[in-house]
Amino acid sequence: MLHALVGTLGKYVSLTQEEIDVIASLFSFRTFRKRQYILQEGEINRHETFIVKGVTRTYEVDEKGQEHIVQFGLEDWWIGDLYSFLTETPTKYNIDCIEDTEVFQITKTNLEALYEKVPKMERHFRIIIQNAFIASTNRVASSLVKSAADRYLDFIAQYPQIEQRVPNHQIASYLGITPQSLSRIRSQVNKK
Amino acid sequence: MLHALVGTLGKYVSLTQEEIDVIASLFSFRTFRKRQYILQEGEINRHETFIVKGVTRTYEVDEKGQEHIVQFGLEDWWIGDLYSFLTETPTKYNIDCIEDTEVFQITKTNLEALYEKVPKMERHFRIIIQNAFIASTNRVASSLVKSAADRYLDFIAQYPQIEQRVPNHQIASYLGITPQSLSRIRSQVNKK
DNA sequence: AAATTTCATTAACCTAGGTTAATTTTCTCT
DNA sequence: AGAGAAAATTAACCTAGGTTAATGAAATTT
Repeated sequence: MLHALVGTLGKYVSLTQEEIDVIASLFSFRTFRKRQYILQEGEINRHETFIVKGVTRTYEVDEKGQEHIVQFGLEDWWIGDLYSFLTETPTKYNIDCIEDTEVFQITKTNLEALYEKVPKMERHFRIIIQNAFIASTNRVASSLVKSAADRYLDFIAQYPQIEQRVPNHQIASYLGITPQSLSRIRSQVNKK
Repeated sequence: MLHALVGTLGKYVSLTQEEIDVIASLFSFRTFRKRQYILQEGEINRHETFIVKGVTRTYEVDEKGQEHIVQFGLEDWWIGDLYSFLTETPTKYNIDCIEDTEVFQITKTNLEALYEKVPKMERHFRIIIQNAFIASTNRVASSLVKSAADRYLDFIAQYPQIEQRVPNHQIASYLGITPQSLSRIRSQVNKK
């Protein structure tokens, strides 16, 4: 379990045994059941969460009660509402598990301690966030430029693992369309 | 000029005079005219750019030749295609100036040198990117959840300075709608 | 200041994707 | 294995926003 975390934390910077011990002391391990919430709207997101095993979804509920998936989470990904975590204000997102999920979590205090004790983690997290920002920028650009059908094809090309493990109506939600529209798009794609 | 840069670089971390001198030695100052490109599609983005004065737009051109604005840039903001900058691959974006614009720029080599010589800059840029990522996540969420009219109202509430300085058809492009639709939305908003 | 280009607005018509509803297929739980 | 719930599909109809086109108002350029 721990080696999945350490392997990823050591991806952009190399770590000594002492540093690994510090890391082990500052994170906690948790398991969640399928359907279980990791975070609910209105709570303050007290942990950033690293997925060891499982699949999660982060979604917003609009005034009509409809769910809109903002992000999926898979093995080795970080999830959590960074804004709520950093500002200690209530989140507007919900995060729950699509499969049984195992995670490591770190609090804000412990993350700050980690930056103090292992300064190179500052670099690690800068790079993690940089990559997340680039992915998010690309998603904005593609929502401006591309049709729903193209976004669907891009999605299955980019995240084939997710397509296998997540029901279609949740992929539709991620793409910003209805399940009916996705079904229509899929049947048109299959014709060709 | 330099104090605008240093003021911002010192926003999240405090700086000594030596550190300020290092910063001054690693950045270069440039001016661009209105309409002038800072970056063009196909180039490698060799600099991250800090705006001292002026307004910029970052946009993608689709296969039909239509422009889609991904980001505006204003005083004290960082612009540039981070992906192209970091991976040294050709960018798909164009950046040009909506007004005459003054900037500080830093190359990848010099940014790495800055991280070596002033390690606390690693923290500064982590926070900058963190904020940009949060803004981008919110933009994804609002494009999934909100109507064009609501996105327009959010935009003018959040960036009143941009609304003053940027023509409407470019705001329409940023919102992902046509100038005609924006005009229709604006006339409906004014009725109420 | 005249000419030209760029921008904003309005209107008629069109289309991608939404809505509602019914049917079938696939999960999930006992 | 069988009942009930959740998910996927299809079809008829609807709507937000796109497209095309025309007109006038502002900016720029000469």
